[in-house]
Amino acid sequence: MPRRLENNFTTEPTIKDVSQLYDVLTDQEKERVLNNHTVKHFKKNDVIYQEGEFPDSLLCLGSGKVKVYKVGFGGRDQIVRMANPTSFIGYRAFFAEGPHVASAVVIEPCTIFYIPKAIVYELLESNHQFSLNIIRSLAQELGFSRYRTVTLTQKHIRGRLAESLLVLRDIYGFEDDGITLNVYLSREDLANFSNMTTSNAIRTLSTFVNEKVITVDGRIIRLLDVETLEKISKLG
Amino acid sequence: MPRRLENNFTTEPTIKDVSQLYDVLTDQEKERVLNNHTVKHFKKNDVIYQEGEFPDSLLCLGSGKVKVYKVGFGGRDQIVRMANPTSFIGYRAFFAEGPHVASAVVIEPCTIFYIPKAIVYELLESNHQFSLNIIRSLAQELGFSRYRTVTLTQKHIRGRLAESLLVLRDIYGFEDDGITLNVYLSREDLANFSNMTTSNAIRTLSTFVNEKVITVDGRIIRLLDVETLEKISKLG
DNA sequence: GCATCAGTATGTTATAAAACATACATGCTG
DNA sequence: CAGCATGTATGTTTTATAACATACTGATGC
Repeated sequence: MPRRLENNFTTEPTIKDVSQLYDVLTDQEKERVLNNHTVKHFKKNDVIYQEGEFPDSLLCLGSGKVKVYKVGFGGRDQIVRMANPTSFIGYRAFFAEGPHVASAVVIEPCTIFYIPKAIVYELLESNHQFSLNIIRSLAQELGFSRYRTVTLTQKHIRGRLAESLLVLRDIYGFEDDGITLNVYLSREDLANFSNMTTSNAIRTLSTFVNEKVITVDGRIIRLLDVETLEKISKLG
Repeated sequence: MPRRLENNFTTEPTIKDVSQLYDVLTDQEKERVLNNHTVKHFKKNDVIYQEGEFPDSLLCLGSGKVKVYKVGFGGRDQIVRMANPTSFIGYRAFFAEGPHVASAVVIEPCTIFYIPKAIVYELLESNHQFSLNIIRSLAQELGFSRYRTVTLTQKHIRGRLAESLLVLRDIYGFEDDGITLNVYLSREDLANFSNMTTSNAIRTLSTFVNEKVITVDGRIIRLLDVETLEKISKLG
């Protein structure tokens, strides 16, 4: 019986699973991509790319989980994105034709597909639907980024943390039990995702537990009362 | 002698001035755009579009200045973009194929070109370079947005305001004297751009004046000591 | 077995910035 | 011209949250 992987594929993923890319390609283009990509595996805490580096390939996350963060001023990092399969990673810098302005680090073991720059630009030229997919992705992510700017600057601590938990649910979903968040972050990562100190993330998680909105068991977080969590996120 | 307009064109702008669009088109495509766009004029404080509306055209700012802002939670707005000629506005929602998640209001009288959705998608299909321009724009703006998220959440008030002044300089430049910011915002707009209350914007501007880093005369702001301003922006 | 370290937890203090309260110009309007 | 709204200015109070200090746990290594 096949092992069930983190990303819900029952077998090791291939680039054919990257639907945003692969589904829109012609047979000829598929052939081109199949023959010209490489696969890399990363383990937890591996650095995929770092701020300042110039991308020379387009990266697709086949399986695993990745955090993308910017180093802040007072030493505190800001996680600007939590990536899930099967999305592109580091593609902002790739398409902006500039350096990475954030770093990507593995949260859960990853399979990543690398498509060389030349091939990607071939596809952009030959396949108009692929270009549209990229445009739509970037536009949606820009919308999310601006939304987060407002919430991270204006919501209070409780609201920020509640929102982060809900965003993590939207990105990674629940385990089979329907309440356990399918992502296991340290308190520090949770804090860096929510623009607060680690102390305050720990403290605020505790109050949520006391209020019976969530349960916490190490890094395992269960959302008991999503409705209240949404209320806290909105008003907090 | 021709009047010198806000955007530094000496005559009323036409869609031919929108280089990001027009420069990459074939003669046939240019003809198509020329025959299928409309021009609108807006005066100060006019609403160009509002949060929740669905865009049905691509908008190019031919002349004038525009603020794009999201309504916050505690009543305070967050200005997420200050647009200058000749850039696209509201194009994030247009390409995300969703509603506007921010509103656009005129700061200085505007000429705006409207290109119908169908024409834009024709161009995206026929002109690969135009698609690339859109992709690059979105990617760069996403980079800026993430940068701002970190600075607006982590820098202190002085740093945030100093940075905002420098960003405004980058976007709109100086008057001919080389020190007067070529944009005239209310204290409230300045505050909403910098994630602070109006009171604190006023107060902090005053301290900058006392420190002889800037001068203020109503809405006219002159940057006397850019180097110090950059230092405040970095460390503050 | 003990030392070391990272992660988690919680209480106390300090402080940046919001909230609140006034006040004063300026420009508009009946 | 009086009355009102709007934008600007500044002092005082309050509060959310960072900073700091300390302690406990479990894992890892010698």
